[in-house]
Amino acid sequence: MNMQTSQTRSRAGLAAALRVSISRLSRRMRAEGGHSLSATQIGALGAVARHDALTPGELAAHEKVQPPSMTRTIARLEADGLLTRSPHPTDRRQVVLSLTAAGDKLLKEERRRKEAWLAQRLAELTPEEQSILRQAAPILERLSHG
Amino acid sequence: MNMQTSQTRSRAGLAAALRVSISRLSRRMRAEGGHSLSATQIGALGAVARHDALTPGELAAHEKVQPPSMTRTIARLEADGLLTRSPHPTDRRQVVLSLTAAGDKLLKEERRRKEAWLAQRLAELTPEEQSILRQAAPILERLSHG
DNA sequence: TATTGTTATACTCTATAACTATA
DNA sequence: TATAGTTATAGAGTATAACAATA
Repeated sequence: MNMQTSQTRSRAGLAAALRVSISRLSRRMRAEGGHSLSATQIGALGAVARHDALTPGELAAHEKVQPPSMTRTIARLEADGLLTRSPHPTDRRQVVLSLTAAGDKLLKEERRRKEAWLAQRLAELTPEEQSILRQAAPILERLSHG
Repeated sequence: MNMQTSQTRSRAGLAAALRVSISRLSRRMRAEGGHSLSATQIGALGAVARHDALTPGELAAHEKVQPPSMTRTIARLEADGLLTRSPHPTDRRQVVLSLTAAGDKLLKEERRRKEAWLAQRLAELTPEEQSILRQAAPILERLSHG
């Protein structure tokens, strides 16, 4: 068997193993986040946090939902005091969204819980295993971006 | 600074980095799966595939939904010809679920797409990076299980 | 009586189509 | 006319409560 075939087979096996672990870890972390908001709401709030001063249309495009769906999500988050709608400086059709202090705090708490859960699991690994994951982390980061 | 403090800080940083990459990879893989079924339907079908001859109650418990919700999901999957409901051998109250050939094929196709996407990303890494991920894979597997 | 599964009903999230205000 | 956002309405997925069949 030639080298290319061997590499390809190995890579498919690696992909299969990583797919299962990544999916399961993601599911478990989601379960640890605390359930004050739905995944939809957390997603929208997180996008506003990352790109401040988004319009509803931009947010809908970013979250890959239609504008009317985002209208409802925004209405709920605004009613809960987690984000604010303010007039666009130059275009009176548009609206600008920003996080409130409460929204910011809630997002940070959500992240904190997930990371605390993961950190606890990491603490149960040997130093060698932790070292391997430290090497792997930037690679996974690149993999997730590209 | 003592060693313990350094390790702890390092671990929190590692947890933060892994949380972001894992969440993003999971989201991207999900988007690659092909959208013939919803996440709910894929989840239920996958559980039946992993533990054949499940009852609706067991499946609902496994997927962490209430029995009436699973009744609807099962009805849809049965109507689509992806699983079958047959009488329980000894308890006439119960029902036994099994995958059809079409359900099995659909699940395998879904997995194949996600893994093909991931394998393609892996192919863009250097051999050294791939080697690190091969070492990391069993650790992530354990992390996701515990 | 207790358990398994289903039906009835309501709430959330999603969509498409139609509408309002503004450019 | 075109664009940004909202309102109207409908379909899928979830839940709780009530029910039927069986143990």
